[in-house]
Amino acid sequence: MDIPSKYEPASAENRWYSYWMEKGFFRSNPDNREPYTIIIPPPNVTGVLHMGHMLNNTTQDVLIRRARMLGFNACWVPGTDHASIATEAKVVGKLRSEGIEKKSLTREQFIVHAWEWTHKHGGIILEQLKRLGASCDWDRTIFTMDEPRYNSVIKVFVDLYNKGLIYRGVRMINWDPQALTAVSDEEVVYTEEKSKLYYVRYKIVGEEGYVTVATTRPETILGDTAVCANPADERFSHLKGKHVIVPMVNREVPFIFDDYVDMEFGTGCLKITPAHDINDYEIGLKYNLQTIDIFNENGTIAEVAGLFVGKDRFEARGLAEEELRSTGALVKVEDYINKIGRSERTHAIIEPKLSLQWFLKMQNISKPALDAVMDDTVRLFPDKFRNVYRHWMENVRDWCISRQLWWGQRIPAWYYNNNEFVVAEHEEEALLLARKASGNPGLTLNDLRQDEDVLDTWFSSWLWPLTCFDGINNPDNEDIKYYYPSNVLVTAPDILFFWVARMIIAGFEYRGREPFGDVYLTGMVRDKQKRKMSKSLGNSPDPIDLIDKYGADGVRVGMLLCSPAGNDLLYDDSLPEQGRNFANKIWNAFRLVMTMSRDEAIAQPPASAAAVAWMRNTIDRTLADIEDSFVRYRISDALMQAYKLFWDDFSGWYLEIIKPAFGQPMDGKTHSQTLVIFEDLMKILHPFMPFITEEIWQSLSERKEGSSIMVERMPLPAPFEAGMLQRFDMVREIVTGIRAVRKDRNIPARDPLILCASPGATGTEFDAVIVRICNLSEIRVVEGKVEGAASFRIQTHEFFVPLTDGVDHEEEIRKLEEELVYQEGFLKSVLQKLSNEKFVANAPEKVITMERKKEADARARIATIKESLAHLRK
RNA sequence: GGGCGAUUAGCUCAGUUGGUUCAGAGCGCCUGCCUUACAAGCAGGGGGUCGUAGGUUCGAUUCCUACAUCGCCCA
Repeated sequence: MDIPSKYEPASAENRWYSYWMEKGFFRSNPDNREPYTIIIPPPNVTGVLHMGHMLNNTTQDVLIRRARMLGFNACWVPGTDHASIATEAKVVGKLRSEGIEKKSLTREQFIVHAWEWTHKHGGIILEQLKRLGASCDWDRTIFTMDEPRYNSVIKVFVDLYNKGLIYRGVRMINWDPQALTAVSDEEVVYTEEKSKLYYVRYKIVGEEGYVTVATTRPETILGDTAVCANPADERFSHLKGKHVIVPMVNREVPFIFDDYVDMEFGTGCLKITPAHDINDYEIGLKYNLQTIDIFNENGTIAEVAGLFVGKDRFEARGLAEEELRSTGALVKVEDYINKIGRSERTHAIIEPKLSLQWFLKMQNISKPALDAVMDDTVRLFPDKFRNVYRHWMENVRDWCISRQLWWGQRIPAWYYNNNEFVVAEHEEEALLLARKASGNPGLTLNDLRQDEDVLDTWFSSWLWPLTCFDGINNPDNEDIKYYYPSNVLVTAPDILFFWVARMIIAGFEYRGREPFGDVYLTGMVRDKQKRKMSKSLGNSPDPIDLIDKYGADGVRVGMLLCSPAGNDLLYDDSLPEQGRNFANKIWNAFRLVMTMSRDEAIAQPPASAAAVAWMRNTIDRTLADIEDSFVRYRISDALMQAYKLFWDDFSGWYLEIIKPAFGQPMDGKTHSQTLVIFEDLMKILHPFMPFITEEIWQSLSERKEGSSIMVERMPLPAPFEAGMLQRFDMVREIVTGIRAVRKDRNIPARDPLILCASPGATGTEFDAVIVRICNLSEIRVVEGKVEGAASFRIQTHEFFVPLTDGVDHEEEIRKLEEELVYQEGFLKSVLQKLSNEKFVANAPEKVITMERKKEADARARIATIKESLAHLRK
């Protein structure tokens, strides 16, 4: 058989992925097996695959492939998210580049463009996931805006409205003047920016003198309806009941007092602009102040402001400064650093704005979701997020669910008469309701006007675990009954609240139970300097390039190896490189096993028999470790355990032991047993490295048409003989000792040596292994010292390797003295403990016994070393 | 400003009820090897007073307190 010495992933990956698809191995339908379900966190249709997706989806694929091999009916549902704001921004941008303004289009025309865009770009990520090996049930692919999902969202909106949980209200919202939409708190990014603090004086009515206020936004003075100080602030107590004149507009407003004002900040005197600051708004409500909204939706100054009408808000700031200076109202300007909120999407500075929006009451509906995490019905991994989750859920605020966009589920509210409205799933139904509500049976569809806004994207994705099985429209269908709740959600911690928590809420509201049992939170992929991977920084590699370079298996291993749950992963090319190297290691082990000639007539050598037994035990023990790691979602640990099992145990020790001498064939029994072991190792590695393991598994023996490792059974942990593993650990140390002797003296591996061992040190089934690995002619059990021999000690045993040229006595003595110093130091520390009465009195029996054994062993070792020294010095 | 979490080898991280020769892993680094599966490899090696200062204890990387530094969330 001719096998290249380097593994070439590309052809194998294409071949096997097509094969899996063709055979329908990814498909899942309800049957009598136990289900294991994962719902994909839907990537945005605007996106292309990035490193975060790679990590996230590799993790999901590992879990789903493992579950499939464990005999579960594994179902991984893929899909995409319509991402209102991002997609609408993309489509607007694309249209603009073609010379088309959104304003010139009707809603219907715009939606056609958005769908076109979605059809063109929306599937890109899912196609890319196939390169990664993702074993999603592609026949189940869904989209948050497809018909069943759209209808589900509308149905839920109507239902929640009828339950009294959705209301319409004036609220201070985050307004993006560029995108012309409200954005959620989560979509506003606050950073410290340089700005200025303006000190402006307001004339006091009815007396000489002024009060000075400090503000970062002098243009909002146009909307001032009060000036406020802290009631405890004596500097202003004389102003009780007075009024002041707002500069520029010369409006007379009251001087009021409220605890909210920080006496230390600025002048201790605050201007109140209820329309443009959340705190001012609250104060406005409290003192019944007038609210003057001086901005248009696009951030320009409105008519009502009276000055600078039509100017942009930042231009107006400059104009206001000028105006204030020229009228003498500006006292001074200081440099100042404050936190500015910007839209995550458009980067425009967010304007707090009073607006009529739709809200979902969160207080009661979220209660079961809080309890579910607190009582471990839903388990978070790592569990440090439980605290964060609780804090958020206990302070949950109403959810603003409307967005001033066109791309999304349109709010199913219809207005009639003077802004009275009804909420219904369909226009026809709305008409009936409106007729009834208005008492006017003459109303027609023409009298109804549907709300222009759409729903927040999260208002569709919070239903994802339900709608992916059409559980809202058809709550009793077979799929939802079988697959819900899913087993695990794999996502990033930054969307714990506005997605994960809300899904749990919806799950309880519409299914009476949690949408998933476990939530595995992956870290965030960053670059080596700990910067978030981002397009603008250009620090994110293209995952597809990486797959081309290192192979999908290599990239998967690279992503997983260094990503403990919840911790950020600092990406570096060395990670997939390590994965690729591992794939190559596997490949070459495969090459060795397959190119070996085999002779049925040869009896199995004792070393090989022992190695097979040891390897089987090692596999069984590692399987238990891996199982434990998976149970705790320590996936990088599980991979590392499998990695070491293959590389260190199997390749480093097992294969070296059973490998026949050059040119010699292998006995049939060992070869067969090795193939079985190899097959088990491939299965263990398959969830991590699906392609190479399939490629090799298919060649290890004749396979039936239509078979695949991905639907084979995973080896299960079995009882193992711990004693044998310990005996082999001793063997490893002996081998290392002999290798050191060879190395120190430059003795080539081809020259046979003799090993002399103290009684009890050898004499196990592994003697033959030592002979084989170290090229010994003999193992001799000796009492006492051996002349002209190098020596080393393991535990309480002493070993000698007689050397034809004798030994350098001085050098031996030096080494022994070094060991003696260490051992005596160790003994001293043990004795210190044992001579401490309190230790002996208080420490548990087990610990004391251990210490006594340490003492005895140390004494024995010291005696041995001293004897050797005496012997050498003779 | 409020809350949560962290600090262990050059880097990224384990360390499971405080006690085995317990200070570990991977990568990187250093040394020696083109040994007939694999140089994408093999054999070895160095490297940390476990953030600082106290406290509890016979015993602290582990528990407590304060401080320092960093990160995340919320306002």
